[in-house]
Amino acid sequence: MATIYEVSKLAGVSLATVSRVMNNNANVSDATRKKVTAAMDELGYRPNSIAQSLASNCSNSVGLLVSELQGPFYGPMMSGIENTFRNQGKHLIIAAGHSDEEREKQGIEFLISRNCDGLILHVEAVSDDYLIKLSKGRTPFVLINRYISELSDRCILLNNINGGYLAAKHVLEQGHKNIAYISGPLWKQDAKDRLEGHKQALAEFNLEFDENLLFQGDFMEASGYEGLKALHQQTHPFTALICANDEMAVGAMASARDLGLTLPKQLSIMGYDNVFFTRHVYPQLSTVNYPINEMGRMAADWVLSHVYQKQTPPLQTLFEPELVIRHSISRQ
Amino acid sequence: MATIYEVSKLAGVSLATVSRVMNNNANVSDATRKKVTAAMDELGYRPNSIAQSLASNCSNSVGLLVSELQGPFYGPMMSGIENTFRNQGKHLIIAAGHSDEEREKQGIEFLISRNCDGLILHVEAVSDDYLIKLSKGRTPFVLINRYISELSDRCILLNNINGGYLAAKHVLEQGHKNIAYISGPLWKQDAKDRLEGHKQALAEFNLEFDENLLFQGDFMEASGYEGLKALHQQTHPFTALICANDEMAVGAMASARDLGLTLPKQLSIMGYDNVFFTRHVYPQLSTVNYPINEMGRMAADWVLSHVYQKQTPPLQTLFEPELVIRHSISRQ
DNA sequence: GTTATAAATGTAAGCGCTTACATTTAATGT
DNA sequence: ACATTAAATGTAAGCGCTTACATTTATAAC
Repeated sequence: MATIYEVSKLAGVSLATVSRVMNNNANVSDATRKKVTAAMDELGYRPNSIAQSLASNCSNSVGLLVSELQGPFYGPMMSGIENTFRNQGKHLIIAAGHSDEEREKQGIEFLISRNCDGLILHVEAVSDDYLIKLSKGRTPFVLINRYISELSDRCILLNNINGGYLAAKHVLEQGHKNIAYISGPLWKQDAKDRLEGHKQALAEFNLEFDENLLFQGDFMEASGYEGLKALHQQTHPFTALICANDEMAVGAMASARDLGLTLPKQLSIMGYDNVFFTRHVYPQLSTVNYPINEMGRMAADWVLSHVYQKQTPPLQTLFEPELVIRHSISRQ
Repeated sequence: MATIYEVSKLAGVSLATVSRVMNNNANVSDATRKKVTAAMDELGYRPNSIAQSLASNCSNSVGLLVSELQGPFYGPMMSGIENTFRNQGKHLIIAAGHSDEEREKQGIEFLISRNCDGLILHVEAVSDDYLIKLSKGRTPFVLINRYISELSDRCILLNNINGGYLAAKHVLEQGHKNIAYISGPLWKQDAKDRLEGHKQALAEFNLEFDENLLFQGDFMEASGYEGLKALHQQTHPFTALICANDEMAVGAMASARDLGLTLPKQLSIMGYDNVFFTRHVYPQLSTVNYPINEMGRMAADWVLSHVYQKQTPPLQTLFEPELVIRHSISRQ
């Protein structure tokens, strides 16, 4: 690989001049610019961005930490972020945290040590304190789907309480009185919030939340399957099941079928997230829309604005969920 | 951020010694090692991996280029790769190529310029020549889902001809004689191969391929929808539709419903890829399994073996598809 | 033709590490 | 006690760039 030195020699100019035409910031005469670019072409020169970033302390790349690289939820998020950055010449370095404290920390440290100019974090396991401490460091970051009051201006959130409320209210309005609930892991804030909204709606309808009808899942399909099976075995009856996300809802649907329940007649099921396949399951799943792609874009805009001082559309920090009514809820 | 220099000063040793304990390769006495690690802890020292990688010309990170960051296909692939690397202390830098020649090149160049030790490429738009030229460079790479004879030892492939054959044979065995086909973009090799396998099966059953029953899609859901709509409007009848991937199949299913066709009675539909939601659509989609997660792992193993000289399970380059029979094909 | 000023270019010091080589220290054999 | 060798540590060059500052060259004003 040719270096800047060889280019400068071939073009008959100094290193600094070559650097200047690369970053076209300073004054370079047209004639020498031509000479230099010609030399670059001839040598097939590509700047070593590692060296650039060491010397300039700016890497034009931002770090993204997600829990998983796969799944219908993270895909649109990564995609929204990447799309926003691509047009601005910023690159993405992605690491996975797997909802594990140690791995999340490792990921964050890797991204920082790679000279990322900014970070977008979707972290779950790491503590508030850790993040607050991190915020004193030199690498700015924005948080998706996590609220820390000390860092509230950089938390991009969905109103999950409202989302849980919306879902339950819809089911209640269809006449259901006994509603089972498969939650996410209750140590996660979003899982807690969704359940809280659920309870609020129940209270509004003067219904009590029945702990027997709660199953704590882990946001994955299998736990939806297991959850419904378990709920079905206990004695308290229910006509509807609300799941804290779509993947568990889909697992529950499979379970329902194995249990011989016809959907939605014998059991209404409600999801959350509105991931793309919910339109395609049978019956089409009613759910709550999580505008994760937009939230990803917003996080990217935050970085563009705070790290690179770019003009962006106005920043928004709280997003609202929306009810998506399809065919998985029957009228009672 | 503390640098190695400050650590060395605090510990009262030289830079080199600090470096040695970090890379624990050379001989360092226990006493000084203790002193150094203590100093590191006290300063909260984190090595700057950019500087490491500039100095050592090894970054312990490998670049991954995918077409899209989202979608049911790339998720498991990225995940398989990341899982393999995580345990080996290698990091992943991911870029998206969007099936566009310019962007694929940009992505590759970015990854190289970031000192990636090796590359895993899922590229579609870039030419064979470009890749052959790239292979002369200093950054080793492995190709997923692409065959170039000059580079055959580093092409990790699914036998798509066989996959197309398997799908068609199954449909034919169920008694269908008039089969429509929605292909991928025929400039892509995998799309071509699947169609070729399809035709082989037809020939085996002494049936001619009817060009009127071919619609060229783009592997995305919408084109499946449009495809079936278009096929339905022309006059040649058909009882089955084979789609070159699951997303188009799902689009076609939606289209079929809008057209008032009952599935699978009035129209049998077959997919390809076996992405995870195919089990959940209605009727459950028969398809062809694409072991993309395993292929991702294999690509990672290739890098581990060829770039980092690690011991790996034996490398395999050609993978075989498998028929997945569910409920979307009716007997004629 | 001078001089003042701006534009263009060059020089050289880092950025934070690794590593070949040199030097010092400790361990061993006699 | 001394030489021999191995282990531990230090010195300094360099990875490929950026950039503050210095210097040269062109431009304009008189």
